[in-house]
Amino acid sequence: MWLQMRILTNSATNTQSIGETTLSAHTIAVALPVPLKRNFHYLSDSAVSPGCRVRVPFSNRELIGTVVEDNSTPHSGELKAIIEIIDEAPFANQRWWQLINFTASYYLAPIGEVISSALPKNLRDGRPLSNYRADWFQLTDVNAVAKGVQQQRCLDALRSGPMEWSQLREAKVTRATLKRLLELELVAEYDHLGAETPCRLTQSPPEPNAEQLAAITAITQSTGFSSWLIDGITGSGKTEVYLRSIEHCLAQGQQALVLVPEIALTPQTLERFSARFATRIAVLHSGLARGARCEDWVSAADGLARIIIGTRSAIFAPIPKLGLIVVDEEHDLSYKQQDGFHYSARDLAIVRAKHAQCPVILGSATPSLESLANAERGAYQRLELSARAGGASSPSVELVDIRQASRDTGLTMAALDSISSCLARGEQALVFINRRGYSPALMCQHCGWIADCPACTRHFTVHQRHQQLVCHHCDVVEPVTHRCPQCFSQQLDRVGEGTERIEERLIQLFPDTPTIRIDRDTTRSAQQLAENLELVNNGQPCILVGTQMLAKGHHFERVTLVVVLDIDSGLYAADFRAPERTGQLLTQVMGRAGRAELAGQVLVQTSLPDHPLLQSLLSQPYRIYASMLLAERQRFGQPPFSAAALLRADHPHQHQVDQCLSLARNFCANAVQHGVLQCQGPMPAPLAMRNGRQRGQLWFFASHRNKLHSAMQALDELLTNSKLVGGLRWSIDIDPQDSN
DNA sequence: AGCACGCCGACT
DNA sequence: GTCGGCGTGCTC
Ligand SMILES: [Zn+2]
Ligand SMILES: [Zn+2]
Repeated sequence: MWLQMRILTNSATNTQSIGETTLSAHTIAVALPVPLKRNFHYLSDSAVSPGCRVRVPFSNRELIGTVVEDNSTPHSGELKAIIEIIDEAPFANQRWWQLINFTASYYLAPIGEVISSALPKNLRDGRPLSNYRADWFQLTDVNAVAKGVQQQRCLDALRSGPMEWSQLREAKVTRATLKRLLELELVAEYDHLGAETPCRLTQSPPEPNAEQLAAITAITQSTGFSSWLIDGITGSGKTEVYLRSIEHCLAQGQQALVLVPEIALTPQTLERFSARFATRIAVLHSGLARGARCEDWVSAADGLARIIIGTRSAIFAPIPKLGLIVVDEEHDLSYKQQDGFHYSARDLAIVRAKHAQCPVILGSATPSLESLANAERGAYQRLELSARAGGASSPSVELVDIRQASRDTGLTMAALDSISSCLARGEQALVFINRRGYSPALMCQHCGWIADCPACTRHFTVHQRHQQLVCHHCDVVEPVTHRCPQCFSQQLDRVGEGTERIEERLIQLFPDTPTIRIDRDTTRSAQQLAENLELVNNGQPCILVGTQMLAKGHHFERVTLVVVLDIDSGLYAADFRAPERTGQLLTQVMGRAGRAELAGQVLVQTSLPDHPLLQSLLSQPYRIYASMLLAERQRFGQPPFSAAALLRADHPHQHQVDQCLSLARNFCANAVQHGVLQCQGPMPAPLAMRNGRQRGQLWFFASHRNKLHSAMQALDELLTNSKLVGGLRWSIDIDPQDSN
């Protein structure tokens, strides 16, 4: 009976005519880009290998899916037939699938979603890979003679070996000529896949110092999987270690993957690699044009690109001959995806290197506590680079107590004096304030009313230039009010300082010196950042004002003074990672001062000069500070001494949030009682309301990762299957980096 | 996630 | 009388 049904439904959903012998014989399981953690089964006339994309009907629309299983047995019901097979062969190898499956399971994400975030947009939309492959051509007969000058030029060009179209065009060959030669069969298409892209050094590398040499030797002489933590202060030459390790990797005929923070993928960064290696380098970055991005992605997948440089999502690029992974500035938060499924590209880099049996290098001047702990317990091998390049000494650091000093727009006399003398010496100064906009509040002089964001619990920030009140936590923007809505007074004060105001005041105080502001408002892309920094790189005296954007690994050769205006907010620890983040930020900012041969000076303005964190951070190297923080984490059983997960929920009504989190809390009650799991919460998120939605969270800790994982798997299942109220959003973040 | 179906207010 | 609001429910 059941069998009969199946056959009937098969022929019903099949477009094939009666009498034809080959019915849709193949049942395949397909992963689809929908937030459903199961595969969908379809019928296909011809065999399709797992790993190929297919176009399928899915509840009256069409989706692009990826075959994950052939010859699978469906559970029940009617099966639809696929519309089209897109890939003749799988676009990635088994190792890549291992990574995708691991990611889906570890971060509790549907496989289809993981694949989606791995593919560039156009490939997600079902465009064939061939669109993004260059056509190559070769001679059919080396002794071939052509008729005209045009044709002969083409044949001569090809005599040195196969070429792609762009090269022929450079050799002044026209499309028409090539077409004619193809028709005459004097030239044929050449299958360049499988050919190895040549690669050579274009510059003679600088001699590494003793520490660098030791690091390079250790990494290049290792075999199989190994992980390295390069802990090197700013300017200690981590890059040279990367470059030498890449050189070794390329010499073995393999490909190297380099991950960099979002803001660091600039032409200058790329220059460092292209200046050393003459080979095909793929760049994977969201800022790139879609077509170009696909070309690079495909060239990585084809094994043609020898170096792949990209941001977070580049960790998912197929790289068949992967021989090395570098994660630069490994502590950077942009490696952790904040929306969708919460993966960490840095953590996945370790997993991927393990699969590929190759080395992985994590580099940072301020390594994350996770990585330091891993090094401590021997999982990573630690390489320290302590020498400051050019032999420059560490900067002098001075605390300025703002309670004792008068200030002009947030700047103490000490700061202004230091800036003056810095500029007088012909050097550059950097003013760091981690708050963009003009002022963080707009307040009525008479009644004390403050302009608050209607959609959350924070004040509006004044943006002077655009005459707007902007909420930095929601999407709310309003025009600046000039009258208090409470008492109708027109005396409204802009209280406090942001980058825009500091910039304005510095221009007034130092009219003859250019002041450059670097924050999200002036600098939206890495490209723009590079443009804005052009002037700084010229070396003429100037003042840089900016947010943490300035702290991220940029080289300012002539900055000798760093003034830090608002470190205090980072000292009021809201979550257990705050001291780590503050320490990293301050260390990175201080590292901007005094590179090369110029001595540096750092001035930190604070109202908490005796704060223990500040004291220990400024009196000793970051690594000592970090080990103190680690000891504290250990004492409290916090990560990395336990595994953590965070359940977030939000809804317009608090009650619904509470209900969801309580459900989760009760579900785990048993495990908590048995000591398998620890819960903290439910509690409001640090920003308890955002965009008009109430936000709550529930923390989970476990001493064993696999215990946490199975608990979260079960919780995920529970919440997925619970009929939760509409509009309730929830997510489980494994290894959360940020409680917001 | 989409995109349906499905029942109640203000429009031709 | 219809157009459309978004509340539940399903997708091989
Ligand atoms: Zn007022
Ligand atoms: Zn807001």
